[in-house]
Amino acid sequence: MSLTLYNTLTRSKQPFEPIDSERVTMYVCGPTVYNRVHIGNARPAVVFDTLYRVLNTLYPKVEYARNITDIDDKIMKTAAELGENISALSARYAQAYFDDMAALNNLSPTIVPYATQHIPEMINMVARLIDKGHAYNIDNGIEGEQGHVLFAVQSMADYGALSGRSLDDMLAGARVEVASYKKYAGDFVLWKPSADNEPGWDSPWGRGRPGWHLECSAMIEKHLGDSIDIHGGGQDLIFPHHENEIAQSCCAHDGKPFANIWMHNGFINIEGEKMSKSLGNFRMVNDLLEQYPGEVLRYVILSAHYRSEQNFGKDLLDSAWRSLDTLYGFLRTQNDTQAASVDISDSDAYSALLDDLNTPMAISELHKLAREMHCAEGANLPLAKGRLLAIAGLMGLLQQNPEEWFTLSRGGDDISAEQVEALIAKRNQAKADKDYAGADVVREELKLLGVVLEDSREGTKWRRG
RNA sequence: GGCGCGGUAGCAAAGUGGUAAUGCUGUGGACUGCAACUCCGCCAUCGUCGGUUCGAUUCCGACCCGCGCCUCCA
Repeated sequence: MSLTLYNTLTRSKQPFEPIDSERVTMYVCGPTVYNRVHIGNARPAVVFDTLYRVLNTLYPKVEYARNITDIDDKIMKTAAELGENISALSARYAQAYFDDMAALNNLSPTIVPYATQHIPEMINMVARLIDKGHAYNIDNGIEGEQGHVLFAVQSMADYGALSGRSLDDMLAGARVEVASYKKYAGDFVLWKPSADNEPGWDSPWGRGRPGWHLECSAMIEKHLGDSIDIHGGGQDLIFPHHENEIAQSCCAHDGKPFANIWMHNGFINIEGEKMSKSLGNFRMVNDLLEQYPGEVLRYVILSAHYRSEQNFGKDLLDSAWRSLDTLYGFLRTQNDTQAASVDISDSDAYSALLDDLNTPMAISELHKLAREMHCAEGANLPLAKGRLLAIAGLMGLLQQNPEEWFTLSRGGDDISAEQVEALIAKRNQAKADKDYAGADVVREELKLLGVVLEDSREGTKWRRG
């Protein structure tokens, strides 16, 4: 029973062997907090949260860090537009991010480092990189150039290993104008000067702020160590962000390996198109949460393999909701059954998760387990329920009370539970009187209010649907 | 131009060298006063063309189609 993960670095699946099995380390790139996050930001959070849960079944201690980038030009721009204090703005959106992620049943990472709280560590790393000849600062007194510190990519032999590019290739397709002060076109910024009206910190190279890639390297070094087990993020971060992180960290540590396994989740598209400003098709998590339970979003994300592209759309969300209704429906009939604690290590679902986080397979097994529970009798019932909930729990699914699940608001103006119960009582009286027409009128009335009735031997259950 | 990914039922999505999980939808039936839920059944030959093989959706090659990245977008 061992974990296998796909490593972007080697472009193959490989057995996971932690550097220190007493302390497994994982770092995932978090959001830049200048806006509410969209569903694409939620994917890595859900995927790596699931991996975190799985790792916790295998190792006694897992250190999972997910950063908050709270200093960035986009934040500065937004703050200026809104006339809001930068730190207030970033704090507001960081909290919004936490709220959104919690709504998707993501556990809190063990460490949530903020970029602005690690400026000394970043400056220290830049200084070391300069000392070791991997970086240089621009000290020519020219306005707009003075105060930059750049990483010299040519100083690193295997720069480009993660993204599989040679330096020549990178420059051949470059779409961006090269700043003239760079010694080499591919060099990237470690530290940049701040104008008086911009946020900045004093440094040996003048008042300025860190480049984007630097914060992750510095925070990983501080909280997780020079070498970590797993580094994750979206596929788009492979180049340049992760490539540059590797450059910074490896060179600061004299060539020590940085992350053993690099994992990258695929993109989420909307109705077949990439989310983009020009298309105006961003789907913000908090907007979706007004129409769908967070668990539906999570189920959708987990219903595709994390490395593949996923196409978000209304059909998918509705379908996921129906699927969860079925699963919760089974659990609802066993609400009085006490789930037994069980060993899931030999289950197909667990094996699927260990196989590079094959969540679609695991969800498939989840449905089989639900059906097994549905068919189980006697002493097998608590065991079957235990298995179902344990596997589901590894994916952050099916953890709420089924009764509450079915009475969750599904958007629109909801009739209160008391009113529903009153109408059900009225209908049951009509049924008792053999006034089926009258009973159907009530049921139809409820249906129009978004409430579906289910008669059973134990009485009438209802759900919003 | 460089690097990389993908094309499986109406939709979504796994998977395997020996004729394809699972969910949603649709559909036939059972159950039900009627429904709903649930249960039983049905609905694909895996982009195209070749090759390797006893046998390929799964390996190799070509082609067609779609997509991503190439300096700050998860």
